[in-house]
Amino acid sequence: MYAFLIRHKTLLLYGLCLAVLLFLLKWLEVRLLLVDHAFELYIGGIAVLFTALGIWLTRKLTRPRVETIVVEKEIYVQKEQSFQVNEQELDSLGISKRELAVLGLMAEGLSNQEIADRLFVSLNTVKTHSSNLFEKMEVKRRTQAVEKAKRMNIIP
Amino acid sequence: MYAFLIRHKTLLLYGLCLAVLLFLLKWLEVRLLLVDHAFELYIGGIAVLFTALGIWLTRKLTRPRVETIVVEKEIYVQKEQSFQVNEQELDSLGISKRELAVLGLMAEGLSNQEIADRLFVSLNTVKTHSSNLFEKMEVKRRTQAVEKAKRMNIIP
DNA sequence: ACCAAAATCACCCAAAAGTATGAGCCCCGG
DNA sequence: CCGGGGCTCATACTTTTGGGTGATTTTGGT
Repeated sequence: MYAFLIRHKTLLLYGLCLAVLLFLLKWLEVRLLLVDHAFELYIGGIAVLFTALGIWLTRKLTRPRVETIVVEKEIYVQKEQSFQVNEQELDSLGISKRELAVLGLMAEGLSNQEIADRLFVSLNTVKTHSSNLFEKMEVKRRTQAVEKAKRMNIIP
Repeated sequence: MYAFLIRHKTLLLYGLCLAVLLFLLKWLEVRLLLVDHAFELYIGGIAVLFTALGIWLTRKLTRPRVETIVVEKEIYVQKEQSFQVNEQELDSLGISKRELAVLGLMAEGLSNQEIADRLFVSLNTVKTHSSNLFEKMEVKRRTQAVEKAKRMNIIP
């Protein structure tokens, strides 16, 4: 009910104005019929009044055109340096967990003995894993393994 | 004169319409005064007519109101990551041209002999450069040298 | 329970990497 | 001219890496 009133506010206002004007017409109609030459003035006044009313009504009813302008703003961001293991390559090469661990430490520059100490296994174990790793990666030496692994995103 | 007519075209048109309507008023005035209850219809018609005229005139005379809304759209652009040698570190370590060349090939996974072949020098020469390089970089083995060099942006 | 894969370990041996020492040549600056 | 730095090369030796072979244990799936 209230929303209806708000929504059609202008129309109601027009209706009210019209009612008032019509009342004036009625009232002036009776009085001016008794006076000579007043008729033309009466009619002229009506014409002007209702023209003004039409103008006013139009201004109220018409909506402003909305024009949206999109401005693109480029923001430069630093490339995120976060490493993500290429699981696909890992799987396809068939590298085991332990082999990958050895590879990672190799890339850090540790010697075989240092890797063994780090992983709590013997030097022989590290050599075995290395050997198996090189075979799977089809490389001949650790520097090749590391270079290839980085290229393939297996290690960071 | 012609420009004046163009410019005030709408106004002139309104004036013409007004003249026509007033003539109609005059003419209808004579005829409708002789008929009972026709007076109200006459006046009502005038009201409606001039309201319409006002509306029409407004549409012609006034510019349409335009509301401009500016929307900023953010676009994220990644920065190009191209390798650049860290000359400062290079200088401070005192690594020679040849030593750097050996380091680069080392990082590519080449053996000493392969590096020698690539640079057209003997295996002994490569060993000498390596030895000097490790001393300057304070590392014990090639994997360490490569890891450190990449970290320091000496090699890509 | 059985089986295959992964992990661990040992031993032997060759190849590669790394160290130490020494030398010659060239270029450049004092 | 001399000295220092860089480049090249050799030799001898040591250490580390990597390949081969074999074995045992552990783990996970059927």
